[in-house]
Amino acid sequence: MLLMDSAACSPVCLDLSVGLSPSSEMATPDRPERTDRPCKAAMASPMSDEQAKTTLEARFTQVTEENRRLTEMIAFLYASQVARQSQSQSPDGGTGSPTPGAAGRKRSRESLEPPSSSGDAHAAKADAERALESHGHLSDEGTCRRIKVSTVCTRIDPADSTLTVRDGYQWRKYGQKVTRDNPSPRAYFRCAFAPSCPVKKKVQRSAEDSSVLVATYEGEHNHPSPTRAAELPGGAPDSGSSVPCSISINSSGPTITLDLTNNGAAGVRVLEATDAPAPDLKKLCREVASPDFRTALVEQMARSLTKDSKFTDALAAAILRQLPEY
DNA sequence: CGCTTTTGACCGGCGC
DNA sequence: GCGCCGGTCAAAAGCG
Repeated sequence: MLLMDSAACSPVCLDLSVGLSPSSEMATPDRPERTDRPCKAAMASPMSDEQAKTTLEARFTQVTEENRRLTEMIAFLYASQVARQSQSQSPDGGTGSPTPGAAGRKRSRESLEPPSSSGDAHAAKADAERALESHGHLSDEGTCRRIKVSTVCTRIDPADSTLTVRDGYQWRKYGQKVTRDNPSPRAYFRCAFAPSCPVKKKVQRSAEDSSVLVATYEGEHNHPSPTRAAELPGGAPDSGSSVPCSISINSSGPTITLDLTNNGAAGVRVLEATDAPAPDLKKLCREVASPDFRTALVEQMARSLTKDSKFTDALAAAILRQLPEY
């Protein structure tokens, strides 16, 4: 896949998880003291800080989902940029037609694996994927080329027997199985929006709590969310219904301002990238994926979030809800 | 009538 | 080698 093989550490691996992930960056010992960091956002006016607090609390449950969508959107932007740059090269850009059934039953698994996978690598991959099941997502650069696996837990009406998770994508169900460790059936879905999209989703009720739906996503979409596609590059302005929440980073270089106000949409827009007159997306993506950006982003959000006791209570409750899954 | 969902069969990996 | 199990296929059924 073009996306995965391109350049140094594709932004596909960007992890902007806020607050939930016990990210290693958060515990990095050599990290400068938060209050000393020259982060633009930290110097925002008291007014915007207050706004950010209330907004962040209300929107916290959306952030994890937004994180995933953001990653996908950046991947899409990056892929588009790369595609434009290499337009004169092979127009194929993929592994050919993965039409179901065209290549027999062996097709699916191979098509999702990195092209370089070998026998030994396969075993290692299996181990890594098992580990990922418990971690929820890939966490470092060394796994850039592996299948991204993420788990999303959704609370639903226990009486609702449909295994559907509204995530903005179109899914085609291709199977259902009763698994050994869970009395409720597991449904298998493929992304139905783009025929070439390799993403699969497994949905199953939690064995411990039937009101919790566990959706496991494998792979990454090679297209934007169909419900947000129109809002992508140069698209219509956002709904404007939310309070502005911008995060800036000035990491010894260009200043990038991201708009996180898209109200649950794929939601981050680059408002400005000073010192970068032309919107060089590749450079921008690299900047966004940089450790400095991630650190500053986490710090900025953590600073705002942790000031609010109501938020920390809600966070603790949210974490507790996740625990039975692990 | 075409698309989607259901469901039993099949396949391959893995442990014993 | 055998059986178990998760994942996938594909024909049939359902639905708009």
